[in-house]
Amino acid sequence: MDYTQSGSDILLKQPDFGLDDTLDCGQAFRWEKIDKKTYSGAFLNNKLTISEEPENGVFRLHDTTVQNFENIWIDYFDLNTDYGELKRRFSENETLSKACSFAGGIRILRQDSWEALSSFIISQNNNIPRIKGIIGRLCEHYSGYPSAEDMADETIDSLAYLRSGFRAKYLVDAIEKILSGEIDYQKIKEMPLDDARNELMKIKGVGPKVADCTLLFGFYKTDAFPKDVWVKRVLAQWYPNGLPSCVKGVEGIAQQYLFHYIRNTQK
DNA sequence: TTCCAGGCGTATC
DNA sequence: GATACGCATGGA
Repeated sequence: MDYTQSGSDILLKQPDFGLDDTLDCGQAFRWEKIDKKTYSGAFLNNKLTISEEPENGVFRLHDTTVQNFENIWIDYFDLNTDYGELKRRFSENETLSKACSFAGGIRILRQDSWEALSSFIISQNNNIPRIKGIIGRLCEHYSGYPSAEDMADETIDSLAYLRSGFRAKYLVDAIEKILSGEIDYQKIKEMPLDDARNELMKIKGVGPKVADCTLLFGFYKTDAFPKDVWVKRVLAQWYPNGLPSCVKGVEGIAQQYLFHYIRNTQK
């Protein structure tokens, strides 16, 4: 990773990165493609517009400072992790090797815990365009992604405008358990995977899959391996006897390459 | 019209 | 522990 300031922008050189692969692969739901090579989105209340400039071999982070880049975006885009090294590790397995070649620009976004939890509650038995719609209405209503505290007074009825269906009651339960302290992010951060998953599953509407997505994308537990309908197809088709040893400890990162691969090659 | 979507709660055995 | 079924909503 290598970056420089250019006027009011930051220019980033990062070979193992692609905006379509990372920002539109179903791990985060509020990055918006505003033209062919540019996305707009946010981490918490920090907005960002980022463009790919392949002719210069750089990414342009618009209107940001070295300080913001170092304090926020290096971590969010996981720029201190060597994805080239991970892909070399994965390439010893045939299917993973194809998946990494198919979308070599995937990176895991280190998202906010609440945004990941609430987004993946909304995601259950749902499709990605509709998930984006619900989250878009939520953010429009609050002028940004609301915290659990912001949503303290929400009820099933007050959330009706989201048209999130049966998931509204799950959001209300999650808000309650977080505000009461029954669910404690700090404790979850320190727990091993199985304990952390059980802790999150105390929330109604959070089962193994939503919990693992929350732990992978919202707590950066890279050993969490969410099994949705697509990944179950991957396992049945290519890994009937389990995952290869080359993914040990980073199962979740491998999962993201596999998810994107099967979803975009087998409709 | 029916089927499906980054699943889960509940009932039943 | 496994399996069957309903669930809000909207696009294909």
